[in-house]
Amino acid sequence: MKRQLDPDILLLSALADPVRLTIVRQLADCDGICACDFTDSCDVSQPTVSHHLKVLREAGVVSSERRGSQVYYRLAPAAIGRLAAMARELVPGDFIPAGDLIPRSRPAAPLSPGSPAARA
Amino acid sequence: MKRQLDPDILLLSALADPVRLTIVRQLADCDGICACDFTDSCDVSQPTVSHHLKVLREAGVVSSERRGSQVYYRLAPAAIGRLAAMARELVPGDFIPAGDLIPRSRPAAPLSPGSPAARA
DNA sequence: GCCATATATCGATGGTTGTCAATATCGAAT
DNA sequence: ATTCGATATTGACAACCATCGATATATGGC
Repeated sequence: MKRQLDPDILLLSALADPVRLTIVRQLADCDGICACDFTDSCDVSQPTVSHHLKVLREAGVVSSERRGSQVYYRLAPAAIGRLAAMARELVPGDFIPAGDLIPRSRPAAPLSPGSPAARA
Repeated sequence: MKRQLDPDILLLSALADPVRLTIVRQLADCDGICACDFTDSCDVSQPTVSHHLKVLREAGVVSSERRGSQVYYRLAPAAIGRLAAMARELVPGDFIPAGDLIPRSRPAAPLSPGSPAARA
């Protein structure tokens, strides 16, 4: 495999590991977890956890913040958003331009049927 | 890395490759593409394409169907649905990240893994 | 049957990755 | 400053993976 410079591939690769997906899922539940907690929950050594956190950081999946002697990690919302966007773009025959997107919380006017029915 | 028996890891791993993601994205545009077309579009040899198609098939990302002497591939909706569900599960409940947008016509899709919206 | 086309499998190989032990660095408190 | 707990880095090693050439299998037409 050549160098992974495609951000999407980088994102998917970062998530495609049991330890890293476990970490990311823990971060989704409560935000702000210190690295030492992962050493407990994951069944690998401390250097391995540190390595995986680095992979996630460089893929833009998590962000880190020092607080005293320990480092707290949290999910990067943009990365999850990008993952959701990728899934959306892969829905057959139902590509949705960015202009037709609204934030999840907003009630949204119930008109404007954007996409034609996906055919099989 | 140990054996990949987790279906989610299998799915993410299948997508985390430049050639395979290219294939999948082509399948999202038009459904039913014969394998020979990928040999042209992807910049790898025919055995390599066949290998990648096998990986995608075993991960449940695509389904294949023989038509005469050639084999047609199409996206498996359930796999894309699962990807979308994973993205949804990773969104922290508290706030709405800037990138996390949903289409106007699809208000907070429930966990249904298949189903492209077939509205009347 | 024979040949051509399309796809899959096999075997080998170079590169990548996950893992750990050992060590280094950083921050806080004594 | 020294010591301690937490995190990161290094170096090494085994397992995995993407890739190819060669070959096998399948399908259709002759």
